[in-house]
Amino acid sequence: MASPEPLARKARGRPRKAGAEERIFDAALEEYGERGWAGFTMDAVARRAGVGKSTVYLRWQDKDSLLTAAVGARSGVIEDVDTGSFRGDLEGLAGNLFRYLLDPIGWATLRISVDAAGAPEPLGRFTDAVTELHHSGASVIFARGAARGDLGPDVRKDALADCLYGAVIMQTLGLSGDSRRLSDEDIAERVRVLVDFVLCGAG
Amino acid sequence: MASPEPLARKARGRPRKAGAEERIFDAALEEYGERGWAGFTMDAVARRAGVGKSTVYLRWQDKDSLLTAAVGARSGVIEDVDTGSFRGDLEGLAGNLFRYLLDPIGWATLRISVDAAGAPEPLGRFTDAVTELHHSGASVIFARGAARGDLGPDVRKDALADCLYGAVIMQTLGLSGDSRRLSDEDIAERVRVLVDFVLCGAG
Amino acid sequence: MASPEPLARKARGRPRKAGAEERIFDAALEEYGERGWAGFTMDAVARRAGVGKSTVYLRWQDKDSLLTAAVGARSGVIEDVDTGSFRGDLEGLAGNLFRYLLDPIGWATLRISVDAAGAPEPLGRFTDAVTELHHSGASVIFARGAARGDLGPDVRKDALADCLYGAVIMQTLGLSGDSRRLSDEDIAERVRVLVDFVLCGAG
Amino acid sequence: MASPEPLARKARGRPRKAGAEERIFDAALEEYGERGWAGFTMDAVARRAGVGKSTVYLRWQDKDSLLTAAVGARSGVIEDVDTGSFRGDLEGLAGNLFRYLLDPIGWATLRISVDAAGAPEPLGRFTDAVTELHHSGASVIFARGAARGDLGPDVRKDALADCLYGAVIMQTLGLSGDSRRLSDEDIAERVRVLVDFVLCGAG
DNA sequence: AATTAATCGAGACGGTACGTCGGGTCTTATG
DNA sequence: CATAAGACCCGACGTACCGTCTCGATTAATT
Repeated sequence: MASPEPLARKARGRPRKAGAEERIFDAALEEYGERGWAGFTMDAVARRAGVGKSTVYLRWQDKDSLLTAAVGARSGVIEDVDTGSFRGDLEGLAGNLFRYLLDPIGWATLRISVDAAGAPEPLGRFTDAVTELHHSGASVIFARGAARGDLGPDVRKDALADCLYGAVIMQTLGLSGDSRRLSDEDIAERVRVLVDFVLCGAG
Repeated sequence: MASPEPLARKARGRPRKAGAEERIFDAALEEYGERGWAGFTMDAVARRAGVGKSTVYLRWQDKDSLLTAAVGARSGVIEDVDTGSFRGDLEGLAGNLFRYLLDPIGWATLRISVDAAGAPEPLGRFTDAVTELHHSGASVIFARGAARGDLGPDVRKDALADCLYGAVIMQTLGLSGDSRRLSDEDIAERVRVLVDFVLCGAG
Repeated sequence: MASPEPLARKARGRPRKAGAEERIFDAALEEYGERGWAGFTMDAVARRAGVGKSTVYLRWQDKDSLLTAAVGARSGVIEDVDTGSFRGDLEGLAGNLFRYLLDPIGWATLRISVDAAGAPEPLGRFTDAVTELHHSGASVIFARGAARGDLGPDVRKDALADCLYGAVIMQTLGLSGDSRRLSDEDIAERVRVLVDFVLCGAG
Repeated sequence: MASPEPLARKARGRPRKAGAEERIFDAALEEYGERGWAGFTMDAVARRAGVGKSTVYLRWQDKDSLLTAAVGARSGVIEDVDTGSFRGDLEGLAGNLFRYLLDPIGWATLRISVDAAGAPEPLGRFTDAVTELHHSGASVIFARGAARGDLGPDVRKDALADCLYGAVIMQTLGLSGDSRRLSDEDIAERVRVLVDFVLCGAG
């Protein structure tokens, strides 16, 4: 999500082990995927990463921080595709968002955002980061659409983005367990209906 | 959400303490509100409710169940209002949803749904219950709209509901900490834009 | 060493498990005997006693306290025997002290006393308890000796006790590992020489 | 205790830092004095000595070795004084032993011996070293006494030494905390009684 | 002068134990 | 019977220390 790696290295002691960060992230996300938050254990993460617990705690202060960082580091971007038409672009984006949210890591990102938004003190700037993540995909498409003339100047872009993203969230929220394994055709169908709707409205 | 209290109580022994259920719910939600999920403990709930742990476990089998029940019992319903027009009804509903999600308990409902949807084994039937909760409000409005003739027969009602609810979620997701204190005017303005959009679309 | 068990039991909750204290002491002393202080682990003690760690920590605040208590509870008394003569009594007492100190638990008592005497803040009243333990055996013998007329009135009893006990400590201090397995004859011989000396002196 | 410094140093690399050994010993004994064995930490010793941990581990293989070496290096010798009479020599020796054991470092020597004697595998040859230390002082006095004719040929020298040393240990064992600050007069008085006793016995 | 080799400080490493805390169960005495 | 109190077993938490290791920087003796 961001490059935490600073520039210069002046460190005096033994340098931090090279691949540790990556291996710990992998281990954390595997554990999280297999056991969920309740069964997510620092000991297990350290063991699976082949690393001492102190190595983990040297980098992240607690369980929350580690999972947040892991999810932040690994959660993909919702990529936009240039299909040549505004409608096509929207369908592509919504489809990618669907796939993103049906993946445990992507869903975890949402879960953490929801936690963060409700928490007394903001959990890092996680919410902002996720918001940014969501809007960056859409804005590219809007720019392209405007350039092509597919998109009227008075369209409420924010509303469109909120509706499209939100509707996908609503639909994935209604799926749990095995029903979350949607085929590409299912996704395409759902996306088509949604994009239809946001383009035409209920009028 | 549902009537948890069973039917008759012919019990032979000491009757269940009168206000216990309520006091435990209150305690649970206060604890949850103050400390979040991570700091939410059964011990603290029992202590705050002035109740033994066994009394709690006699009624709910575990932490999840208690929190789910508490949230279910206390989370208001997203009420619909009959304003006389379909557009007015939608604005009323969306406004209520806004207020619901900006309240800690309402937000907790969402948080739990998100957890439940992603969990390996479904967390009770919480997901279904929430889905039901969301759709019941909308369906009343649709029925009224259809009766009034405000609503064409070929409108994708599900898409409309998903977009409207989803967009509200997206917007509240972008608010954290103090920015979650929205005035009624703010809400009304956001709602107006949203309803405008879902009624007309981007076409 | 002392009866820690209070008088009445008014306790309201679940009563403390019956044999736990005993089993924990046994486990602690076995672990201590097998692995020494360095290898003495609370986890291992709890496991060996078939008890949760919290059960241990509910009773003793830390490792030191547990070992101290265990040693205090189990370390036998240096018994005195009535042989009919003052010399015989002294030999019996010194022999028992020898056996006591050659036993791992008895030696641990000494080890802890030494720690306690040197510690910044006194380790409980362990030092006093041990002092008391040592003097009680001797005083009985002195009383008996005086009654029999074996013991002149101007004898420095404290000096005698210190010399006898101290000499036995010095001798066991010089033994380590396998050489600590002394036969009864060895002990008797050493004791005879010692008692001879304290009765006659170097004059 | 012994000269740890080897003979010639032709070493090719960077020579060992000059005062390091001394500063580490000081730091070790201060830490040990302040916190006792339980709170005695290699990290703290290194920090206090202003030295890297590797510098410590380059010289001693582990915590035991360091403390043993430090105590061995710093613990004074129980010096004997030639007072002209056997009795006077004994009193001088016992007084010095008293002072030695009331000093934290001297007492640590005893503590380590006690640990060593009870340990499964002997802690270095510490026990032997201490035994040697104790007997060397006495043997000089005995030799002098024999030369002067103060000392009969049939006296059990070992018993005498064991009693004298042992009695002093017993007395210091009974003192903890502030009561360990004995004035020279107190010591002289105690010593007089003890020497009286070992010279005349209880007969 | 360049090379070599030992040591230094700092501090991260994999482990392991600490003492704490919470979950969910169980056992008592008291309603 | 239900309750409150609270001890039970279990296992994870986050911390601290052990003894090892890997750095870059010194510091001589040897080339």
